[in-house]
Amino acid sequence: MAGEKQGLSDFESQVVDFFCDGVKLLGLPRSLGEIYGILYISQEPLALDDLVDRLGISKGSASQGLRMLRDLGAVREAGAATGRKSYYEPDVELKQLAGGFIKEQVRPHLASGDEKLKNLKNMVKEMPGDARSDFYAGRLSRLGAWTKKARVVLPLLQKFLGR
Amino acid sequence: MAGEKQGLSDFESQVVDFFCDGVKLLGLPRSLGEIYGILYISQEPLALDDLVDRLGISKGSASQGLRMLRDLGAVREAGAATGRKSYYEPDVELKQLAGGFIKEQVRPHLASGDEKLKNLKNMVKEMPGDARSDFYAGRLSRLGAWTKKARVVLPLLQKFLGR
DNA sequence: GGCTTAGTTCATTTTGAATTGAACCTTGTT
DNA sequence: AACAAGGTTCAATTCAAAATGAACTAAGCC
Repeated sequence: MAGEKQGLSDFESQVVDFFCDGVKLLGLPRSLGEIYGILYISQEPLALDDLVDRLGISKGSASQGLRMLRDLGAVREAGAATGRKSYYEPDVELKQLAGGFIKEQVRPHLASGDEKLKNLKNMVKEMPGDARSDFYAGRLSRLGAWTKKARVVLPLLQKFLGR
Repeated sequence: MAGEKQGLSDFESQVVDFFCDGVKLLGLPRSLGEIYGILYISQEPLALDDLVDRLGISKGSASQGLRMLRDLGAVREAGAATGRKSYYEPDVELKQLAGGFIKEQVRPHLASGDEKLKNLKNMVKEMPGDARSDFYAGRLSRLGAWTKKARVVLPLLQKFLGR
């Protein structure tokens, strides 16, 4: 009988479930939702061991998930260290969460997309200038407009979420 | 030697690749990126068989992918039917694409999230009214604010993308 | 120094989503 | 009606992403 959310009340496990859905929508691993969820609904910061015990996940998973959440800025070390053990608490500001996600997940994709697009445009320049290459050029320039729009919208979005 | 993008020029397969990255970011299956990509860069509409031949994917995959893209409003049947075979072309308006994605993928998630949240709030109402339940109520009401913001932002986003 | 506890890393395993392919409809053609 | 071509469905398979867990490093403590 492998442990699965043994340490969670019905209420808590439903909260965790809520966040699991949320991270799935964002394309992030389930464990991030579990970890953030349990931190979100805890009155006190939790240590890595607590996550392992209460969620029934492996130490490796907890460590990696916690790291990812810190990178995203969704979780931070809490207060003064009591001994050498670290305790973690969630950042509950939507603005920060969205900002971290955009910075870590969205922008890198956008950047590599731009790179590829630049490449494609160069390939078209090398082609003989006929109807076909004109068509290609048109489609690529439309793609460029898309990514440009994304660039403009993201800061606006962040600003809006901060209100 | 199983066929893989046999029918694609270097240029075309890089375009397809671009869209594969794109759909990955949105958490959609790779095949959608392949299919949309090849349609996007084709001067003429393509039939299901063309997708199978050029992308080297199975008929089943092509059929399912095409269906999903139609549901998303990213692809439509082109012109008058020549015989009984259908040909498909991409919708290239960012506004439409984003709208379809939001309607089909985002809103359902939001709706089920609201359902769950309502449930959780009821659970808290049943609890004895102490400091703990107050804490829970606070956290849940913050979640409510998040989803409300999402609700407000999505239409704004669509409007912006349509400009 | 030797011991213990906290945390990380990474090769292997698991699991869940995507793809396949064969059977099955449907519609048109002779 | 028999056949063919286009398309769909779904059980079985494949594959990539995530979780595991054992080995490892780092940091106190005696």
